[in-house]
Amino acid sequence: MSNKCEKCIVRKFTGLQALSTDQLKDISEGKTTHTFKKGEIIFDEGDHLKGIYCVRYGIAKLSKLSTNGKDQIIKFVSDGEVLGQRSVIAQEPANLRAIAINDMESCFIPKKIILDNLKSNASFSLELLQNLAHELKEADDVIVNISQKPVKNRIAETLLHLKESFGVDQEGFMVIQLSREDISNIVGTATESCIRMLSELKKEGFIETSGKRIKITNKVALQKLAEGIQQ
Amino acid sequence: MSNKCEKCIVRKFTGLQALSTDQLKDISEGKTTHTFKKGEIIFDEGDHLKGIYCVRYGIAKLSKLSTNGKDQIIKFVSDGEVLGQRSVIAQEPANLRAIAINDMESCFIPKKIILDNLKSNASFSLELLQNLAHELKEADDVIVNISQKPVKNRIAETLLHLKESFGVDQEGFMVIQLSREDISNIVGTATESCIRMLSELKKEGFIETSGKRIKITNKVALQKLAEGIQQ
DNA sequence: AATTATATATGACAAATATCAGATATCTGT
DNA sequence: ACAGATATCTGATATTTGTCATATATAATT
Repeated sequence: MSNKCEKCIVRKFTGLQALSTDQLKDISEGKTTHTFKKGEIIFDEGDHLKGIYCVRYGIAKLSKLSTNGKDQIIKFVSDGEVLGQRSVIAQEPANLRAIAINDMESCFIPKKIILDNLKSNASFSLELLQNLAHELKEADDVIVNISQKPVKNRIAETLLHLKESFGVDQEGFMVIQLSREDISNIVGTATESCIRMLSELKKEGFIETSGKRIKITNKVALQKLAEGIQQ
Repeated sequence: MSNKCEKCIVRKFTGLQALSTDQLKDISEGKTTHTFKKGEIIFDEGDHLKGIYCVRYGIAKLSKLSTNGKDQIIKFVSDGEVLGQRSVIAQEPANLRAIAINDMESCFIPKKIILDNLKSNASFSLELLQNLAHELKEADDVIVNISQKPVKNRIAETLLHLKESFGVDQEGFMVIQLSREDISNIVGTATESCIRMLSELKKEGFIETSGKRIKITNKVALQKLAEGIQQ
C-alpha cells in the first residue's frame, strides 16, 4: 500500500478528500506511520493529542471509563476513518480511550496541519463538520436506545450494526470478533446478562455462535427485536 | 432588544461571532423573528429545516421519540444558543424534536446564509466545528452515565446540571421548572421512579421542593451521588 | 368558587437486570 | 501436550426499576 497521502485509500472516506494534491503532499511529509498491536492503547482519556490518526487497516474501539469502574464502548473506528479528530478540533484533552482490537496501522497527521487547513480550506472544514454532525446524530440515537430499550433489544441492534459496519466472512460469520465483555460494554449491561441474552437468541435460532464468532441467521427477527417489537 | 444581528446578544455565544459586520448585515436582512408559546413545537423529527434558530430568550427542549413510544430528552437550548445547526450542516432532516418549554423568541437564519458562510468563512466553520465537538463530548458523556449509573445518581447529576446551566432565583430555587415527566425523560426512567427518587432526596435533606420548583440544599451530597459514590 | 382535568405521590407487586458462585470451555505460553 | 490463566456459560438469588392501582394535590376552565 502506498505511503503517500495523495494515493491513500483513507482519502476516499474522510475529510481529506477536500484537500488538494499539494496540501496532501505537505501532510505526507509531516505525517508518520504507526502500528499498534491488538490490545494496545492508542491514546487514553485525558491525553493531549498531538494529531489525528487515519486508520489504514484494523479496528479501534473508543471507550470511556465510568466512575463506577465500568468501561462504556462508544464506537468503533476502522479502515478509512479517523481517530482523535474531536479532541484536535476542540483543542481539548481526549474524552475517550482508543484501543486497537486488531493489529492496526495508521497514519499520524500532526495537529498543526489540521488546524492550518481548518483556517484556510473551507471545504475541508465542511467535510469535518459533516463528519461530526453525523457522529452527533449517532450518539443521540444511542442515548435514546440505551435508555429506552431492554438489554435483549439493544444486543439485537448491536449485532445488526456490527454486521452492517464490518461485514461477514465466507461462512457468514461476522468479521469483527468481540469478547462477551466488549459486547456488554457496548450495550451497557453486565457480562453475564449479555451472555444470557446471546444464549436466548441462539435458542430462538436468530444467531449461531462458534467461540467468539457470531453468525446472524434470522436478520428479520433481530430487526423486529431491535425496533422494540416483541415477538 | 435590538433586532439587528450586529448587536444581538446571541452573537457573543455562537459561531456568529466569527462573522464580519457586513456579513451580519446580510443575515440581518435575510432573517426573521419568531416567537413560540410554551409547549409549541419549533420543529419535529424528520422536518427539513430551512434554517437555524438563534434563541434570544426562553428555553427549548430537544427530544427524540423511541420506538417504544417514550420520549428521550437529549438537551436544552436557551438564550444565546442555536437550534437546528446539526441538521442544516449535515443537510439532513432533523433528528430531534424541539419544543419551547417557556415562551420563546428566536431569530431565524435561512440555511443558504449558513451554507454560504461555511464555504467562504473558515473561522465561522471553525466556531461551528468547536460547537459540534463540544456537543459530541457531552453526548458521549451522557451515554456513559445513562448506561452505567443507577437512576438516583442520574437524577442527582441532572439536578446539578440544570442548576449549573440555568441558575437559581432569589430563594435558591432553580429557574428552570420541569415536570416530573420531563425529568424522567432526561434520565431515561419511569415517571414514578423519578418521583420516588426525588422523594428520597427530599427525605435525605439533599433537596427541597415546592410544586415544580426544586432547591438544592446539599450540593456536596448530590455531587457524591452523581459521581457514583454511594453514601 | 366549583368542577374537571392533569400532575404528583405512594403502596403493592411484577419484571428486568445485576451479583455471586461455581462449572466448563478456550486461550496462552512453555 | 500441558498447566495456568482467562473467558464463557448457567443457576440461584438479590437488587433495581417498571407497572398498575389509587389517593391526593395542583392547575385549568367555566
